[in-house]
Amino acid sequence: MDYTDGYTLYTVSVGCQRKGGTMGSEQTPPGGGPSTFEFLWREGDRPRSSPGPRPGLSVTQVVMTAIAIADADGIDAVSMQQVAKRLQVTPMSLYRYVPSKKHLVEAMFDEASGAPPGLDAVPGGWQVRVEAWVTALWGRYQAHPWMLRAQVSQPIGPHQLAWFEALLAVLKDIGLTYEEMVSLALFLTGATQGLARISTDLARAAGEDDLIPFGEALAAVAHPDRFPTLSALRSAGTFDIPAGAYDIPAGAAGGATSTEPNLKFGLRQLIEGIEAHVAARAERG
Amino acid sequence: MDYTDGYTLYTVSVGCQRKGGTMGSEQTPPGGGPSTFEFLWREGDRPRSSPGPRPGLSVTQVVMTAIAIADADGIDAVSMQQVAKRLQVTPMSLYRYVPSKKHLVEAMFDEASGAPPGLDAVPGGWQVRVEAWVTALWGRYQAHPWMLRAQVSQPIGPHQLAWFEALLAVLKDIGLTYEEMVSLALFLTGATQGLARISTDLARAAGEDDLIPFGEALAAVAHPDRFPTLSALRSAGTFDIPAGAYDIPAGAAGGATSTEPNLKFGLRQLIEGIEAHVAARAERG
DNA sequence: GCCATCAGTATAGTCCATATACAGTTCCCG
DNA sequence: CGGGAACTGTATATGGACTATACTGATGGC
Repeated sequence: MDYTDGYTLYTVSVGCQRKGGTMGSEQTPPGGGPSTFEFLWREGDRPRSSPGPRPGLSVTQVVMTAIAIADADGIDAVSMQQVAKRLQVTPMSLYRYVPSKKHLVEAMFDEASGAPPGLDAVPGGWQVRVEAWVTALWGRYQAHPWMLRAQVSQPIGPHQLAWFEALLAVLKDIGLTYEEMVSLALFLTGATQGLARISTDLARAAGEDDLIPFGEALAAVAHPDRFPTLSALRSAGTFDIPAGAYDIPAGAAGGATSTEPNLKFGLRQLIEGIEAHVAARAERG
Repeated sequence: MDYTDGYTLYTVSVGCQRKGGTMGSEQTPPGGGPSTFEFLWREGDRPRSSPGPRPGLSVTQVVMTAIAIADADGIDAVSMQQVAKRLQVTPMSLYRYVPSKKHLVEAMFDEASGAPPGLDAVPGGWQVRVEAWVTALWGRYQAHPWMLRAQVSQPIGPHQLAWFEALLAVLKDIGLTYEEMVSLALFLTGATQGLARISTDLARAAGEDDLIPFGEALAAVAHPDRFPTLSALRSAGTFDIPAGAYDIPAGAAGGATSTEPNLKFGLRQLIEGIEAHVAARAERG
């Protein structure tokens, strides 16, 4: 169910730009276009054989190009003009495919999320599967760090729901209530994303020149009186960058990225807690 | 150590705008101004009795005004022009106090973080203190939801370090290694922030008109074949909004906000896992 | 062959961040 | 006490962003 369409045009299913300019203005939809949700779930090609010239691009092409720019130069480098330039069209023509930049960014996020890993084949218990899921998500963020800075309003795209589904499926029969399953799934998603964000920030600080590595910053201001614990940890070298632990793999091909140690530790303890929780419940009844 | 200064001017300590226009351009600092770090740790008033008119504003005033705008209308509403308008000055005059909008946003984030809670007074073990810390941080995010969307590059402001210190102090003597302490602290920070982000997104979707509530979105697309678990949960009503669970408290005074159930569940299991971890280690020797 | 439909474009409006130059104010120092 | 250095706030201008609007052609059904 990948969007490998050649001519998927959201305009057909939901309508985008106002038609002729001679029409009254009461035709504008209230929200200024389709909702993000409608756009992300847009479907189907334009019915073959309708009047007018064939479109030269596709939604997917626009989204992919934007992703390529974000991968290379960050989310801030993604502008309608940049995307248009890469596609050799004028900026305005993009609006034939994408209702607004906001919609584009949401589509970028969903598209970059990709398909979740197939976890049925993973040998071992649910614990291993959960870890595999988290690691895979972590990998997506490593491959597309801009995802952690993009402004997305809701996780309701097809790929995002597929990730959610995959995790819930793993958690389904381990002895949790429905509410607990959802809580845990949200927690895991949030924790992975939140920690990924922090980690890439720390990594960027260690690499870019106009930022300052965390340990260095601490050395400058972490006075033992005001920050005793931080001071102690810094003195012990805990914040010295552990040689590549914070590496961001170059390019977008970071498939097999190892889970970052900070994530792994918290995740292990969390899983252990869940194990105890369900074991206790099983015992009680 | 709160920035209640009346005339704190970062220009004194680090220099900001180029001086006269007649000078050569080789004076521009490489990064285009002071680093975020230097700016956040700017200190001290301008030495009393220096030539030139007294400044009419202060850094803190500018930052607070920006925060007020963000609280009211979101981070996107914060522009130099808006801030200037509120302060009844021209946009350019803000640059006497703030090197760039980026710096302003970072300062907003640190300022809005506020001081961490005093945890020494909290009765109970480290578990209770950790929960209190997380709840307090959660409260900050509820009070200033824009913090979850603001682009901050590094957690190195004074307040942010204070929060980090407070958490590490709690974790200091419970039987973890230094590396584990840091991992756990980062994990907790990331998890809280990540889940807060997701939760406010879900809450916003339930409230704003141009967004669609999660349950509704699911109902539209979650076919049992493609999303079996999601479907089942939805049918069971698990995604029906549990009456106010996702409320965002109005205004910025959300001090005593209750921790959101999704967060609490994950946190409890995590803490339990840590307990087991340190207990096992203690037993081994 | 008419014409509704549609793709791509050109233009322009509005907002944004900010570089640059300048006018007016204040205090130090001679 | 007066000149000059330092400093604040402003005016102006540049370049970029998103996108509304109106247009030019191209296409295919009737």
